[in-house]
Amino acid sequence: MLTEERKQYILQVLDHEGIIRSQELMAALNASESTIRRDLKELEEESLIERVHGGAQKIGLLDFEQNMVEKSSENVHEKRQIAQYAASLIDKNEVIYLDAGTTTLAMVPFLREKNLTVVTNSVEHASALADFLIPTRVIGGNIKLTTKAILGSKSVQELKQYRFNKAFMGTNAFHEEYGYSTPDPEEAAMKTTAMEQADLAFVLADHTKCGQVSFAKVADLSQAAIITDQIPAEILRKISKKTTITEVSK
Amino acid sequence: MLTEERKQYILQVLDHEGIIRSQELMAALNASESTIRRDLKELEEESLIERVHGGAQKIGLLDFEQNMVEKSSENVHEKRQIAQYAASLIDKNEVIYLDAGTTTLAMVPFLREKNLTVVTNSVEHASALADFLIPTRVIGGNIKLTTKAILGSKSVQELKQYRFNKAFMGTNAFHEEYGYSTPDPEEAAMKTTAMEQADLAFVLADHTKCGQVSFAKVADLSQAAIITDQIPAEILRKISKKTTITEVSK
DNA sequence: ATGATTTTAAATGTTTTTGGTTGATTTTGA
DNA sequence: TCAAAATCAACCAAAAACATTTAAAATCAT
Repeated sequence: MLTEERKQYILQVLDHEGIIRSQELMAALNASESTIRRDLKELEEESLIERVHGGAQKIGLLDFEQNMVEKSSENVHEKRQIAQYAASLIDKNEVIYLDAGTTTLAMVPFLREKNLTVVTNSVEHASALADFLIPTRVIGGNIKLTTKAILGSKSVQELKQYRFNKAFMGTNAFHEEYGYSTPDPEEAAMKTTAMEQADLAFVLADHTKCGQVSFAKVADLSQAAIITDQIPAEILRKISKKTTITEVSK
Repeated sequence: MLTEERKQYILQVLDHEGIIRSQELMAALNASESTIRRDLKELEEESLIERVHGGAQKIGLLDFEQNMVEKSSENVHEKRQIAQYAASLIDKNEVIYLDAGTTTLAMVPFLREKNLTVVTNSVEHASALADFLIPTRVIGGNIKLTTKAILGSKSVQELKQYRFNKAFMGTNAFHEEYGYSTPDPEEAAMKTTAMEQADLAFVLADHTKCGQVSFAKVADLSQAAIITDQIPAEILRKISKKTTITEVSK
């Protein structure tokens, strides 16, 4: 791994996440403590980052308000945990589908050095993937203005031309009886197709999505493995044994 | 393998991937370590690439802050003027194509209230258009990592299924004899097709692009109207009367 | 064909990068 | 507050990458 590659990765992570600890960088970049430390030192000397005890942060990241609000309103930590675990399931040289959504977006920094091709229907994901220099293909179609997801019948049609090793999906709701669902039927159609075109489908969902039902059905629970942080035991019992569930926080 | 061939290859790779190791180049080009190193050295002396320990990278791939400086030092004002004039040419309810590039990006804020449908091959433009709540369609295809433009034969194919009222193109170079050109052949193919699919094509180019020639030809000058800030009078005389030129600063 | 020039590959020693070790410093939790 | 744990800074030796030289091979001009 080239020094400049590492530095660029660090800058990108900081740009996307704001703060990072050295330990995480060591793991993500397969580099020794000294190496990471040296990189951080040099980046600091170029005043591209700000070093803090245990890691580094974006320069001028002292807007407590904005960050604290942002971070605490959403369960960022759980999402990152889920994302990291999901990324660990990916093998080298695979072609994966990355669905729109914040949890799948958190997977991006963990996708390096796997020689992947990533296909996505999210403009935001595509941009982040490019930032991390990961070869990426965007599905064509109409942009949903609120989420910047790419949807529509032509997009579904394009998806059907591809085949993925693994698909990583977000969801708004999953329910033991009604399966995965989402408010927008167009979005649901897209998700359904992507899952069909993958050898293995994974749904990333934090506990707030558990037991919920939304307007448009995407698939039955059994059609994907669930990766989540925690599920109430009584719901866990109700879910058919055919569905694989991983709780990353345990 | 000719020296120039190797250099072209190296530049292409860097343009798409951003960074490359010497070892990879040795393998890809069947050349010895010294040869690759010499190529890199010469390319660096021409300041076409930036050499780093272990390989080379695209110039300025790392300098966020320099990028910011560059953005502000560059002729933003001219670009915005050009963009605003270009946007004023658009009628209500049209379908327009927006090419990748900084000048066309500057058009986005002027596109509201026109009831347009915008088609683009740029992830960045798509995101900005969505922010401005402008109905947008993205072309599908591979993302060029350094510019986030969407390219490739499938993208060209998709473009051919559409028809635009107007197409607004960026360019790296235009020349009275050699027409419009750009460094990346894939990008050129995309531009050529987009212009063919539009009833009217406009090329937005500030004066720095005037009289320049780049690697891959996009089209003849006569195939689009030029919108620019200023053109030297003697070049203006050389350009055929068939080409419409608008100088917005006057 | 011949000699001049360019391009290439191998060999040399030098510099840079890297991961581990040391002891000092800071943070954490009782 | 104190002690354990984590992090840090400084140093060292091995490995990787570098610049330079040299000679062979290919290309070019005459």
